[in-house]
Amino acid sequence: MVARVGSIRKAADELAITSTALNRRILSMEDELGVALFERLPTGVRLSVAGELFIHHARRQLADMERVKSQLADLAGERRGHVSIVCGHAMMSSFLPEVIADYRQEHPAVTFDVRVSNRTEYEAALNEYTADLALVFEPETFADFHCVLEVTQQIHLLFNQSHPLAGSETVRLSECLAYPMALPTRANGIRHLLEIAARRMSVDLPVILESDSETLLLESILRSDAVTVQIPIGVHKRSLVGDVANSVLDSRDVGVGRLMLGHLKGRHLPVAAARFLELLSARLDEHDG
Amino acid sequence: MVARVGSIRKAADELAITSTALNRRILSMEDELGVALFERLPTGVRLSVAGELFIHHARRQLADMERVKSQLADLAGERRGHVSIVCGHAMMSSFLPEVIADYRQEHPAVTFDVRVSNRTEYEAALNEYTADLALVFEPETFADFHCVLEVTQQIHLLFNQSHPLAGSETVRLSECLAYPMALPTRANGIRHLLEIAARRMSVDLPVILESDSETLLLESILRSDAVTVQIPIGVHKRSLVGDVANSVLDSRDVGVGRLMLGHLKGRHLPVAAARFLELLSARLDEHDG
DNA sequence: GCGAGTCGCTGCGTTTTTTGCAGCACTCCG
DNA sequence: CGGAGTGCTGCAAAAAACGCAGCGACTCGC
Repeated sequence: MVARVGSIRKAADELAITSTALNRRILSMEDELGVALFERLPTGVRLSVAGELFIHHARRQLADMERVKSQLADLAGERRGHVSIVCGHAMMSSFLPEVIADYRQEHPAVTFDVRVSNRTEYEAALNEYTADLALVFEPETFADFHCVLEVTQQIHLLFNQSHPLAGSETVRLSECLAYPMALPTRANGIRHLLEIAARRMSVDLPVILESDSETLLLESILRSDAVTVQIPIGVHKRSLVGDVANSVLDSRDVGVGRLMLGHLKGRHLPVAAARFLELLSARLDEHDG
Repeated sequence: MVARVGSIRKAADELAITSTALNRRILSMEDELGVALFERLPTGVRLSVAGELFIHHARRQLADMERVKSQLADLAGERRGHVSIVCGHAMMSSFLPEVIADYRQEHPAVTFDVRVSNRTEYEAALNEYTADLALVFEPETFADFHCVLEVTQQIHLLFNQSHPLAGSETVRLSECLAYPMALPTRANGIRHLLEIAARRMSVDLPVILESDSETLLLESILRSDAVTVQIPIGVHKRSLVGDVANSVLDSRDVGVGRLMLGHLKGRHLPVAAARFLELLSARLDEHDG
């Protein structure tokens, strides 16, 4: 916490203890290790080289401890455990909630932590052991990422049911440029593919609304003639019979994207996470294409 | 400690605390993990399956902590650290003391822990993380052993300078069967090779003295016409100009043995141990043949 | 068969450790 | 130059760990 917020006092507030206690614990740690874990700046503290080394070790220790606890619980037949996942917005609408609900029906004692992230930042969560699994669309880099399953997803265009485009199964990119676009931010993988396509066609996307909230984008297209984009796995099943219509963007214009499921390279997953990964992988496999 | 001695009270004595404190700490651990780490027997306690799992994890954590401490000390330029080695008797006479002395001249703050073990038990020390490095002659098994360097050693025969065999450079095994033998125990690698040779020749070794003390064996041959065995690396340099003479046992009778240097498979060594391993490896390489 | 000796475990007073409060010296910023 | 921020340090209070005595259960030897 100190390393994150860069100040002992602020970190102490976060942790709901006094700065005295926290400061003393840091000092005693440094005394025991014989090295300064933090550099003291006038404005606060910053991790030293030794601190970086140590915090990585500490995070690994903690993750290992969780894994062993998980194994012990498994041994005791309690089927307890905790799974933390980082993934894009698209998985939140129906895919992930359903899989989690199904998994929890079999293992009610397993708890979940689901964090939204984008194609750039997901890897940090894995590296810091704050997430066991990652499910990301078109990840920017995957140096430390071990991919378990990769499915392809063609981008869909979403609009309200009274929209001029409604009814057409496939839409060319040039067609939808006539309508205002409500798009996710550039850190989003879908947006990324769209930008590439636009650059290749030397056109500008008529973005009138940019947000990292899927809900906002969806609600916006219901109230205007704007269009937004989504991958099939993120198209809510209810929306197909509800107020939102969708068409496939022609693959000649926009390339197919990869949705990747995996975890930190070399990571030994807790039992619960490993089991959930199996289920997730099986379910995801049905969504290919 | 409790796992080792099989009793909380005895372990508490060893650790110089009361059984109350130790018992409470075990109970709180079990409470936190939600699993019984020990099975309660009428005569004491024994590790449960969960306990086995946990103690392995704990030992690994401790070893990892040592490694990180070592890295931090290295970072601070102190060149501190600790190296623990397990090896056979033969290395104690001159080889290991010399290498350690040389190493400590460069890194005076590094401490050493050298344990004598045999070809059977050395692996347990590595597995329990009580030893970083192992230097063993003809190890019985090496399932979890990662060998860094292997040198061959022909077995030598040792006797006093007025012995009838004195002067001959090479001795056939049949020749020395005429003299009483003072040999190390069967757990010793040299003895092992000798037993194999004897079995192949269908002869019995005339063992009049068996001991795991090299000193006793050496002192015994000085006082009688008995002979003992040793590998070159274990022949003390001073003994060549002193009271002990030696000849090579003919390689047609007794096969050449392998002296192996290495550590636990998959183990990440502390800085000090890794550095010492380099030196050890270089020095050992000079003793091949 | 029956004490003697072990074992693990628990209530209670004591000791050790940790925490919190107030205050110091210092740096940055307007 | 003052106000707000930082990390750090005596001193008292709260919390955790510890040690003593004792309980019930069990094994072993006479």
